[in-house]
Amino acid sequence: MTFTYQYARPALAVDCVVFGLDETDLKVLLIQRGLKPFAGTWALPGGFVAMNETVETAAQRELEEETGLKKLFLEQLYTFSAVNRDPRERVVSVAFFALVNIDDHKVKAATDASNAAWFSVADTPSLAFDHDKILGVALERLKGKVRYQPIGFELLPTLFTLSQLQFLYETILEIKMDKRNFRRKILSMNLIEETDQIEQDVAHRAARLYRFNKKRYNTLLKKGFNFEV
Amino acid sequence: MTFTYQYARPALAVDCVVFGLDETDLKVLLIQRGLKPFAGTWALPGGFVAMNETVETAAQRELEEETGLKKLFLEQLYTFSAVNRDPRERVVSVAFFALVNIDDHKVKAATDASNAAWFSVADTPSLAFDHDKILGVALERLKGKVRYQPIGFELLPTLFTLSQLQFLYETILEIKMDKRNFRRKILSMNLIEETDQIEQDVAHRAARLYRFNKKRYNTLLKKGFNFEV
DNA sequence: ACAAAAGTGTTTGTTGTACACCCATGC
DNA sequence: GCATGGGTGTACAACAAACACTTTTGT
Repeated sequence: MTFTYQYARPALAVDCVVFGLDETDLKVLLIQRGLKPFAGTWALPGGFVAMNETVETAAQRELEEETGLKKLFLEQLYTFSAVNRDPRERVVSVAFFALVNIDDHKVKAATDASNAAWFSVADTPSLAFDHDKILGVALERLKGKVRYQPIGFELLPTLFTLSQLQFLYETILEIKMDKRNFRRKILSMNLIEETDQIEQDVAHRAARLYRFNKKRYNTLLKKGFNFEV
Repeated sequence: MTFTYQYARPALAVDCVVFGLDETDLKVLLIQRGLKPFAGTWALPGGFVAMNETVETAAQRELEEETGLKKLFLEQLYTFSAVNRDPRERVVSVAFFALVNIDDHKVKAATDASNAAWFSVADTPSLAFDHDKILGVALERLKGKVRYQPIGFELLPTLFTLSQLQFLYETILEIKMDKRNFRRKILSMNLIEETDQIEQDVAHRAARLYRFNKKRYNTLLKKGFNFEV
């Protein structure tokens, strides 16, 4: 079966930049291409948009198919439409960026047989198509956004310590922050709430665990509150 | 001539939200549709993307064709892909938002024979397709962005008074600002420079004219400067 | 001389920044 | 008992907010 149109149409695809954070740095999820073009090269997960789905749905579906990731924070990033970005034919791609808690979404390591792996963003291989560029735009967006919207929590487990949260900002923004000032500021927003639990299995004093209060954030938003770290 | 593909493809279009500012309020540029569907209804200027152009190029081309506007500040906004957003067939549209100095770009008034006109954003008619939604997203983006990036100047003539600049922020953000504080803050950034010219033909004391120094802005950016009004 | 908008400083409160030590726990 | 990170307060500087009158110009 084929489809015929009066005017030429670009193919429409989606690509996803999935960020995760581990104990050492910011990671991005890549897949190794099995098919031409760029067979064997690492690339962003993605694929073509079907006729009965939005680009958002397509992005979610592709991510799940290629990496098993489900129900994650996914946001439209930018649409890339350079005429020759795909050597086969004209493909316009809507890029998304996603944040996940890396522990909840372990994929197989780069060294095994699988073709999906987390790479440190500071140390990614050269990617297929214009994916290096897409990754660059995503990183910029993440840096710009994490400071003014409480999206960083998507990278952490439900319960987290204040040190983990500070590490998150220090890693993404590539700056050092003062521990006391950071705590004072973040707690004064009343967006994260103390739990009665503490860290387990650490070789030093266990830190208190906190949780992000999304309900409260929505309430404050309506009153004109501005998140800022 | 026709074009045949192995898989179905959505058509790809662009739509532009063009903002202008006059003495009274924020305006948006609309065109009245001549063809079905929605013949006679007001809509955002836009059209289909050709195979040899990026979506950015297409947006610029369509704007020039439909409204005569050239060389303006144009930025990708969002890609709209709801399955039924166009009643004819599946069309995915990449929306742009643009800022122009309305005096340099007079289009014919809504009342005459022409089919392009400026409407107050506070008082737009119901638009074709999902264009009401696109306009809403564009407004949000404008409000969010104008405060942290010096894009407001695109809405003003090259030479402007501080009162005009203040009026711009007050109008877009829908807030009142203190004249003395506003002046102090904006001048302390060293981004706008005094000229030796003053307003002409006003029935009161003429205000000094200023100009935005883009070069200086780029220099400051590199040093890690943050614009904020 | 009056109407209209331009232009100008000071005070007070709020927020950000810099900085160092004791505490609790596991080994 | 020591190594490791957890947790805490204060002083000073910078910035934001509130506020009213004089000046200039055209009619």
